[in-house]
Amino acid sequence: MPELPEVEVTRLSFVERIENAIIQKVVMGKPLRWPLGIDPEELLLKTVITVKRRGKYLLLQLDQGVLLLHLGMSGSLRFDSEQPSKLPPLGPHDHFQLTTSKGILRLNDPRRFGAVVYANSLQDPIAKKLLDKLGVEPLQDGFTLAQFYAGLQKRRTSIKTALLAGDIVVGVGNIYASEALFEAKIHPTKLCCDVSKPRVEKLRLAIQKVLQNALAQGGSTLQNFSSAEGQTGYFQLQANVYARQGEPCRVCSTPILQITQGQRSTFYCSKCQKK
DNA sequence: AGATGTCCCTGGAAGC
DNA sequence: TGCTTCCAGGGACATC
Repeated sequence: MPELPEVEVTRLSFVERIENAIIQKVVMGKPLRWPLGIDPEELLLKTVITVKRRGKYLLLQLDQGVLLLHLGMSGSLRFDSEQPSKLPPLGPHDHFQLTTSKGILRLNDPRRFGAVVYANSLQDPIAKKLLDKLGVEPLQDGFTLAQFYAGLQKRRTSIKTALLAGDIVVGVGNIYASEALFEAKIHPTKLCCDVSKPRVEKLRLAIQKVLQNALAQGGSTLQNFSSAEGQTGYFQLQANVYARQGEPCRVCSTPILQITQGQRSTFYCSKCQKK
């Protein structure tokens, strides 16, 4: 499932190739998460200036307006510079396609948790509603110990749940939340406001390390697709705890445990990770 | 207002 | 083998 590293690698896979492309045709498939029915006419003849990312959203900045894309949990984007005639026909899970002067952008999403939303600008209420509540970017300078600690202090929920919520720090999904907590040796059910400042710092560094590793792996994945058609797939991360319930901890051999927090699975080592 | 629960969707795995 | 059931996940929304 695409978390921040996957989304960023997807962005890198086509941002340079799509810049200055003019939108010539828009095809909509089945409705996605928010059936807002973007008006295809609205996109025609607009130019893609660049592609940015905010949290797990990709933002296609147009010469007028912005297209927000979310990959949900099963979505993938592909930008093909090939001739349209050389592309496979649209499949049942291709829900959105932009034909441009520089290639074709397709969103494939079997489970349809993804989203395509058009906003006149980032000040548009629909864009603000989706983006304004998002927390700080974990791989940028703004992710400081001071603000991270302050954010956690304001809550009374488990540290795992707080990480997932995305309003303190973005981009840490269910996999990397478990992995980062293992890395920082923090028990997932510990109340976030009770984590000491030094341990919050460990967690901050762990989040960055885990995401950077995934990003580096994704980067190499990308390079292997030398034609760079953007089909990145998902990273085969060497998980320390995620989905390893019952298997020995790679550090101490204690069997990894699985619990449920907020209807999500959490994996941890009861010996390595302390309350 | 903050915390928690529910729901959306469908492929794949597990169970019978 | 072929059916049914369950599970995974991000995040909006409802409810406590």
